[in-house]
Amino acid sequence: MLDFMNITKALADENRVRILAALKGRELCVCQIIDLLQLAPSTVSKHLSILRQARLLAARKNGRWMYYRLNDSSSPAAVAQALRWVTQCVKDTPVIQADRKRLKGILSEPVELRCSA
Amino acid sequence: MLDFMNITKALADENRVRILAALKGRELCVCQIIDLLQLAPSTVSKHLSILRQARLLAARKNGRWMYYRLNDSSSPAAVAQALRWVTQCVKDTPVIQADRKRLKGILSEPVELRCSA
DNA sequence: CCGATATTTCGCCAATTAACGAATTGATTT
DNA sequence: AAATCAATTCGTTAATTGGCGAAATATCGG
Repeated sequence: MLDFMNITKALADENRVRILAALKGRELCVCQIIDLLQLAPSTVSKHLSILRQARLLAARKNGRWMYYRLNDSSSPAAVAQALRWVTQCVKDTPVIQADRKRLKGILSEPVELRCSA
Repeated sequence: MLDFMNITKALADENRVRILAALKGRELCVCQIIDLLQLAPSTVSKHLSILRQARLLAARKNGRWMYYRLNDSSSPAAVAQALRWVTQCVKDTPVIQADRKRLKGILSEPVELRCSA
């Protein structure tokens, strides 16, 4: 039950849901997520750590950059189902559509100014 | 998105999840839920109204009693999926198992002392 | 109508949480 | 080694939330 409540609490914040939606099908670096949400780095980092603690996200470090992704495979069933549910439910909402558009811009910025995978 | 966040916020409380699990497959009266959770009536009523606002529950009034049930059919897809996800995830946790046992006692109390459907 | 009972609404308090900036950690570059 | 940069941790503050009891609402039985 504790594990499950960690998931539901993690999902109970709009910015965290936006992070999950943005990570659907790709990996992002923290600075890109900061750019997307327009929140202080420390705030975004906290959100990411909550999502990670809930096992909704997995992370990988590359140099000074941290890349986060949905914990799609090999995750507990509760997690996999939650991710499917969330991403599917919100994908057509205005907020997430706007994020998708904004992300396009972020991802197409010149590599030399950005963390390159 | 607002609708969706209402659902996730509603799910982000253990007592509310316990209510959903207890309502799986049956209808319950508020007084039975109060008895199950051992919380003040006003507290339980607030939880029920949050779950109802999220459309996770439907209600029916019979005399002075209010009966709540999962909003299984004819509910938005996001709701139906949430209910399946939640009830399935928690059904084997100790908390919910204990609730199931306790509910058996509550439901078998003599009808003359209880709200009878 | 009056008192009793079930539920909800309201106002309050304690606990939790989202946000920030400052300080810290870890890794790269010079 | 020092400076730099990405990310995290920490401490604080404002806002939200869960809990309760008291009062209000609604229904029933006498």
